[in-house]
Amino acid sequence: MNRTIDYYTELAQRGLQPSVQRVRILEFLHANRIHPTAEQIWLRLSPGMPTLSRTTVYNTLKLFAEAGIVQTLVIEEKEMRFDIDTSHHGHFSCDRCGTVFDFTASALSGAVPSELDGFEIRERHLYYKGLCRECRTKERRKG
Amino acid sequence: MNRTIDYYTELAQRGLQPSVQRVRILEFLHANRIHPTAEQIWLRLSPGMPTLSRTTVYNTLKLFAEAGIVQTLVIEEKEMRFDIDTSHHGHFSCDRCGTVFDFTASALSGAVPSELDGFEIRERHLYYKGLCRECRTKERRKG
DNA sequence: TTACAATTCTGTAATCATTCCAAATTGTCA
DNA sequence: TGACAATTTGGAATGATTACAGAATTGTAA
Repeated sequence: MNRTIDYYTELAQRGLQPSVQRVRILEFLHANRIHPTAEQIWLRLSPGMPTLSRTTVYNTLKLFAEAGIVQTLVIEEKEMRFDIDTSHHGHFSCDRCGTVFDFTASALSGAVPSELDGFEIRERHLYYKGLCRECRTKERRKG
Repeated sequence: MNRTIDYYTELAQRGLQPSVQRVRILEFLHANRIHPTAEQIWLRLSPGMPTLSRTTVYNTLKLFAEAGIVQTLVIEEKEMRFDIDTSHHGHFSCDRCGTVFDFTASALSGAVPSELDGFEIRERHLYYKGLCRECRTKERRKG
């Protein structure tokens, strides 16, 4: 199975020109389900593509978001994260290590409250914040 | 009823020194339930307090958040919003006019999925995005 | 293949919310 | 009042993201 071809055609099917940069970024998102930031993607790809520009990563991610290939996560202030899994699910962000975890969230698929009658809902997000299991243990050891 | 005194004591009770700046900012948050940004607060208060510094607004809001007086909302990229209502409720952000609406969200009070067993949950947020009623109507008129 | 147009990419400069920091001010309490 | 601590101020720094204009690449048609 040639994954590069897979992503190449995935882009073509969405009407996006499958440039080398776009394929690589899409490939990275599929292979690294860590809800990466643009910077993280750039850091990991640039060693193998020395001319890759940060701007290209940003542009490509915006393009992917508009095409519905990724969903954008605004959990922490400052940096935006990107999730190749566009299905309805919740996100837990650890305040200590920064890792973002997925969890199932039926609430996101349910009915919309009547207070929002007449509203057009385009995105639904459920975010939790706190300490992940590992960091919680570490915190306890310290104090 | 003297509101200034109310907020003065509210701060004192939380162990925060009730400086003029802090009381005014707290007062503003109670009177203007618009989930304002730090900049909005500064813009509205500075005419009456010419020496008020943006930094003070930021510092005070951080202080309030740590004291549990406000909750911080990270809905849009870039700017953070502050909500004096710390009860569990959802937020709808209009992509067009930027207004943030409240809605009741029982999902935020329910059980935590077993995937997060062992996690310490400090915050829960439910965010919807799209077009509010008014902006939806306007969009339709245009085409 | 060649040539031209359109698209994409690149890298630097700008933007803008937020934070840093050191000096000035204000508050507290003996 | 005096002295120390807490708070405020404003200008400089930070850092993610965007703007922009030129360079490179790709697509198309002869």
